[in-house]
Amino acid sequence: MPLSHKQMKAMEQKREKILEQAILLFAEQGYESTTIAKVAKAAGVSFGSVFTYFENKDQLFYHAVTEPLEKQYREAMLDFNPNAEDLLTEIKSMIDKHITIFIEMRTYLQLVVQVIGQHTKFPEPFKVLDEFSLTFILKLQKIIRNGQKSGVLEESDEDLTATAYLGFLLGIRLTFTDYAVSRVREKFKIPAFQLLYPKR
Amino acid sequence: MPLSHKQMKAMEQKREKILEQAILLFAEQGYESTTIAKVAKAAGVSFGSVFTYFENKDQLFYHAVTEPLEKQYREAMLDFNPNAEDLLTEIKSMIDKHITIFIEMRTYLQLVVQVIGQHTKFPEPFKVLDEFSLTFILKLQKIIRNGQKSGVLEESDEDLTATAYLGFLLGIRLTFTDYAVSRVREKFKIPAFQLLYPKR
Amino acid sequence: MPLSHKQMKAMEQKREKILEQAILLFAEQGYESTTIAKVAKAAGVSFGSVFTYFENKDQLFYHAVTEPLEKQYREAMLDFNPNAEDLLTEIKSMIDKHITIFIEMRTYLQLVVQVIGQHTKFPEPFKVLDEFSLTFILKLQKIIRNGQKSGVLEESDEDLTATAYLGFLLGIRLTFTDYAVSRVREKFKIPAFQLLYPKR
Amino acid sequence: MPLSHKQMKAMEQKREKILEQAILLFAEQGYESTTIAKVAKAAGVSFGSVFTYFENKDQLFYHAVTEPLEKQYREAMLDFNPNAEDLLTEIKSMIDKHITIFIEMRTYLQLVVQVIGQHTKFPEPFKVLDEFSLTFILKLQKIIRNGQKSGVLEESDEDLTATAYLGFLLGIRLTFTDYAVSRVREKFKIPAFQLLYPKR
DNA sequence: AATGAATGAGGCTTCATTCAT
DNA sequence: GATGAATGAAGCCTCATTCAT
Repeated sequence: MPLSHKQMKAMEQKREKILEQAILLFAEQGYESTTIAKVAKAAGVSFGSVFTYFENKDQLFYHAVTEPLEKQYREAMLDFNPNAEDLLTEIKSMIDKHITIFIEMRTYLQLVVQVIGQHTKFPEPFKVLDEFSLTFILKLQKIIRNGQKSGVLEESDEDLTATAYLGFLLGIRLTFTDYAVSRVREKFKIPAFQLLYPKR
Repeated sequence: MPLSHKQMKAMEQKREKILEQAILLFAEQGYESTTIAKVAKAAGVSFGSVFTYFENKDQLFYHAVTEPLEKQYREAMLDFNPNAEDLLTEIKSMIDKHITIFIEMRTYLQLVVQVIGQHTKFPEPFKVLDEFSLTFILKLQKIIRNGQKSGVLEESDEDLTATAYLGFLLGIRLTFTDYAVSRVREKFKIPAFQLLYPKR
Repeated sequence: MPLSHKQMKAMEQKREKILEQAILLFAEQGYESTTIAKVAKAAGVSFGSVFTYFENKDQLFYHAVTEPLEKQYREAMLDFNPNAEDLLTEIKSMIDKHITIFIEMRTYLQLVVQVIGQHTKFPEPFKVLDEFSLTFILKLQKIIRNGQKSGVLEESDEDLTATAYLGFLLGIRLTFTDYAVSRVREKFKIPAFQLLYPKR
Repeated sequence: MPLSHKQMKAMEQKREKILEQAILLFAEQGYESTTIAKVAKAAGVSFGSVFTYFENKDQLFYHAVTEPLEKQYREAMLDFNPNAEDLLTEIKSMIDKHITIFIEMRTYLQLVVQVIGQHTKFPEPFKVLDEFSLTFILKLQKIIRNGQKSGVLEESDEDLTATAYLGFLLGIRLTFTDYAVSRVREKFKIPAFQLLYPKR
């Protein structure tokens, strides 16, 4: 007898709840200090249930890293058009989005930083992040090049500039405590823009 | 019987060896995955000796985070003069140093990133890093302000600019794998300089 | 509503399939390493169904041990006539049957060996085997005694001889790997016969 | 500082105590049902200490199976001379020893039976037992052949006869409960001898 | 000071059994 | 009757810390 629609829905929600709490705990306490028991408790789920939805702790971590990227951030981060008519507006709008996303991603970014910082320990999740970063940078390069051609940006090495831009986005997460970040969120658009060598 | 000078020296070296390997392992494998046994083995020292020189694992980590800062990086990072005559040259030289230091700090930075990323887990080491970051940014602000006054830099919010500059330094560590970083080390001076709004 | 004949049949077959795979797995992997999930999968049956047909794992094991005995081996092992006219032929035919059965019982014997070897762990199944062994030995004693009386066998302690004969049957299962056993199956009739002290 | 002789001795004894209890428990309760905690308790040792002396449960089992063989049984089982002057006496003395050993080995044999019965689960220990069995059978064949040449034994296939003899030794362990075995120990020499086809 | 054995708490994982659908 | 999700007890193993030598 297959599961009813209702049951499927309930399971989906349970899985979501577990993953959500796992992301939170992994981000705040790190991989090792986050125990399955803590995740289960935080998600209001029995200990064994975590293993119903995720093969083991490694897999839980993997999904905690990759699912938010695939379900939310990938699309949002790549939501800009390198061939837009009005490139200046497009670039400014892009920066606006990126800063907003990175501010919102606070918790998730702590996870990302762990994976990148210790990529030998987390090869599988790292691979996914690394591939996304390549995709992101390539698209960034395109809009930068087009911006330069259309006279909106000064000349610069587009590979370097794109990389610097991404590095900056990741880096600001590490300079401030949570409170401060939100206080200055608006302001960070300015240096981000500056990094792209705008024409004055 | 007091220890001879020779003995003191030998102990000093033993402690140094342990700390060195601890930094390496903490950086690469993280706090939890680094066991005392691994550190002892890597340092070529007996298991029990680690506890002779460091009270416990927490303390070992604390010293792994703080001693390199105090003994090497603090001075080097702050080695620039906000009141120099030729501010353009001073700023360029400062950027040169900072980039060089950050490239060399590779391993240590992985430690820093861990502490900042999970500062609730590591409150003591974080406090030290946070205080240094404040000191650093304050001195940065000063040179930026003076640069602006002397017409070397365009006008900008110096707090924001200094923070962006530090964020950028931290961030580039996260964008590249080790190989790539050293390949492009020279280039990163350019966007770092750009972040300070140089006058053209 | 009573179940139709067809349904009854289907259930009977399902039970049979489960038991069959359980015997195989218990024999090869032992009691603890055989999980209900493995049995269900091997039998092509849902996890829960195993519990529909067998109260719990203990019961499943019990039936795995006892049903083959009752349904196949008991009758075959006891299929000889201590009062036959031609006792020499009867004994030789009996040995032939026993060797053949023990070769065929390969898998099942692994189960038996487990139960006997750790009878404190499996008291219920052991009891059944023990009782059968008594029955078997008593009937063996009878044919041996009659063989001696009719001058076909030399004199010997019939209790000891019967026990030695059974021990031999069980033991040869343990001396050879599976391949070798089948290779020499014919030959084992000879020492088995010798154990009964044939008159020359 | 190396360990003192006294300490070494104490450790040796501790290891022995653990192994001794492990053999007992593995034999009686089987591999899975024997927990490290039980072994530790039975040996009067802390849980963690078991892991000081044995890498893991698998290794503990391996040593439980192989060490008694190497330290006691191998030599005793092979202690007969195929080239003795008086072969009849040598063979009878050999049988006497073998039966005595097998009676004494009671507990250990339960272990052996487990390993042979489920050799796919215990490949490493099985290999050791299998190799010993080959050595044993080869030496047995030699004494049987010499017995036949010197007219002490009737002609027979010496490979088959040697195998049957070993099978018998293993098998009698499975026919009786512990009490009964010791009661009839003397008697079992008779069928064992009979299996070698003595000349009358 | 140096060594490494002893300890046991705590984490991951497995799995028999229950039970709602 | 059939299914498989839910549960938590129990096992193996790791490892920080203690301490005797």
